[in-house]
Amino acid sequence: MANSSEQKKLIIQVAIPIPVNRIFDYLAPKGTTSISPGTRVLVPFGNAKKVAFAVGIIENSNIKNDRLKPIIEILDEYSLLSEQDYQLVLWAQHYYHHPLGEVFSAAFPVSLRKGKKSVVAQEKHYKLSAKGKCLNPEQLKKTPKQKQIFKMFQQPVLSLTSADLAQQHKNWRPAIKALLEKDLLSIELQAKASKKIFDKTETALQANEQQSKAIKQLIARIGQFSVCLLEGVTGSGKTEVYMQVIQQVLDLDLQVLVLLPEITLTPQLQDRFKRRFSANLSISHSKLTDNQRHCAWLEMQQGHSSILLGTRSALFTPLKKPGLIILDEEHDSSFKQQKGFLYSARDLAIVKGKLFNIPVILGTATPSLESLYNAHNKRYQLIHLSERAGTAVKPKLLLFDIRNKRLQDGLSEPLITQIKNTLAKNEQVLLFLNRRGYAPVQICHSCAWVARCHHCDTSLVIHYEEKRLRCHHCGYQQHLTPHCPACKTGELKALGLGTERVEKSLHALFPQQKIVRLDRDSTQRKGSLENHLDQINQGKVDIILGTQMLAKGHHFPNVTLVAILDVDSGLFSIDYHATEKLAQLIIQVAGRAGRAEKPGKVILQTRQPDHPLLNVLLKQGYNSFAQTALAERQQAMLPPFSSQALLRVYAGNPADPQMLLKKVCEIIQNMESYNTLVLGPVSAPMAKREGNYHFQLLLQNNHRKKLQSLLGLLVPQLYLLKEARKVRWSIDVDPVDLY
DNA sequence: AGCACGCCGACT
DNA sequence: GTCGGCGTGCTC
Repeated sequence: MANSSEQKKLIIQVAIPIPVNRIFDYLAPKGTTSISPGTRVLVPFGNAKKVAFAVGIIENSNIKNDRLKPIIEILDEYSLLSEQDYQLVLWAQHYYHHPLGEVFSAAFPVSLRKGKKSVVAQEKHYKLSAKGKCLNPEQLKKTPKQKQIFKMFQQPVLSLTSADLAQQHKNWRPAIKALLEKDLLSIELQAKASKKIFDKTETALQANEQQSKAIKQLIARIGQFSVCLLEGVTGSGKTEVYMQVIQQVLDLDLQVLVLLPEITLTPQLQDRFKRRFSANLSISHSKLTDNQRHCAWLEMQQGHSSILLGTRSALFTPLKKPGLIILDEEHDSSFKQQKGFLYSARDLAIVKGKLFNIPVILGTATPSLESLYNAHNKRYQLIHLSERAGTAVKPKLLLFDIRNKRLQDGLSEPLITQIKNTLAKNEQVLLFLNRRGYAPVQICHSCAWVARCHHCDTSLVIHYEEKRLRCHHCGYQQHLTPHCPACKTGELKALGLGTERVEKSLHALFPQQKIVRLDRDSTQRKGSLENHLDQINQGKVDIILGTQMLAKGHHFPNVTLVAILDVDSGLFSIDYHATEKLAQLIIQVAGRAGRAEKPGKVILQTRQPDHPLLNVLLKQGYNSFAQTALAERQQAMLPPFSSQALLRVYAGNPADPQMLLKKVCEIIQNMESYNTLVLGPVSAPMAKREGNYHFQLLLQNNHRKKLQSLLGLLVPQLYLLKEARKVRWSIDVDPVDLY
């Protein structure tokens, strides 16, 4: 224990948001005796100032005294993160092997990363009662219980090296746990919750029998950690189930975190929540301003708001009174961050639930194979909602064999007939093609020259509307030329199919009908997508054509025919996730049809009508498909039966990534590898991208912990390799796509 | 990630 | 002769 009269100089260890796997020591300001973990501090770093995060306090540093710089300012009176929030950050750093400072960064909104003070800004953009509008420093004070917890952190920890950090946090944990157990929170919650169920079943429920059963089961879990996989077919009223459970949690004066994939965060859902709950609602997603996200974060952290509706990054938002986490559309791959700190918000939501001892609900119509596997292993409880609410009926799925069939720009005769019939009934048609532009390839009819991107291993896509050739990977574009640049005489032809081409063809086939194309190109202008969606829902549109941006979240009540023009691309991929994603897409898309009491039809055009997975999906449904796919994964010992990590490397010179990966292979061979399979090095499926050459090494182990042990030894070494200095590299734990 | 230091090509 | 190219290495 430090003697305060000694005036011993203390050193604060901080994590700085830079891609370096190290912790830096700084002199604590005079009079500092303690600091709570996660506290933001402003430090001089090189010749810049950086906002860093305190992770420890020690008496002696390994760094020579004259090289230690003093902290400029301690930005937070107390850490804005609770002990559990802090544990979540540490857990994520440890599991994803990403630099700690950058993991901290992900946990804070941009404003706070930049050093802004933690006061809710005046400007408000959504409903909030007067009490939460503006805070003075008095209101920042903590509750007595929180003070007690923070006091505990604030004991200075002596002779702590960065390597000892994890141990330090382990030591805190039992103390925190004991404190939490001392109050009878859980028991109280249980009692209140069961009383509520009783009250609710007395009162008339709109919910059907299945929904009420699910609601009861979920409410019974309030107050302790558990994971429920709520498998509800589209239209089964999942949202109603969520809302009733949320209401119970709010009645207990606890907060709810609702995570959604980016695309589902439509104003409609916000409105539904706002209308339903009198409690304050905060919203956080990437289309909001930094200040809006800053407010949302602090409203939850300070307990002025009770519900947070947000996307992936909202996962880290501290909750003052955590009660429940709901993650909707859990199968959606947008919960996995694809650049920088590669975390899965779905997996971290479960860790968060465990740390806070609160229930987690994973909802979806098409569970991911991992979640289904966990449900089978009884790690998650499976709750089924198989009935469609109301009188809506299930859509029919049909395969159209297009082998040797004449296609008019991707449309087979039988499909055109179906479209005509649907339009004749005054109902809407929805067509999917997951490729924008007019055609993916421009080829010379006489010399077979193909327009290729100079920076990427891909052909340029024809965009006739813009009179341009464009690369969809690096953004390179050039004007269309009338003649072949290679032979100077040849006529240039469009090869393959894009949405622009299909749209043109549809206009020719159905000149009287209103056709709307929705893809990234046609919805560039702000609000354009919303405009189109409004038009569709007002019945002003007959045929909707789009990429898979339409597959999620949008409800088209008058659509009774859905067609996926080309399902085959999903069946040929070398990535084993592709069939799972395709099956989910098909079922999700089917959910767009047949609402509002009109039977829907889903047509899949394929050249592989005998594909076993496709047939199981169509004849026996998603669950049978998932069982079959899981059996295949087990045979091959692929995830979720094993664990993977992908080391991606790229550089302008292809020799550099190859050299690094060769070195990494050597290192693994010479260390305890715990029987880890090393697959590669191989060039990435598209080796050249934006002028860089991509290579990768896949590591696989049947035991997650063993793979983690290997990574724990390997990743720190990667930072030190001279071969790593010439390249960009990243480690992707549980990769969702192998590109 | 920034940013400075450091040795080799075309220019006021 | 110098301005500046980005290779290399460091930041407490």
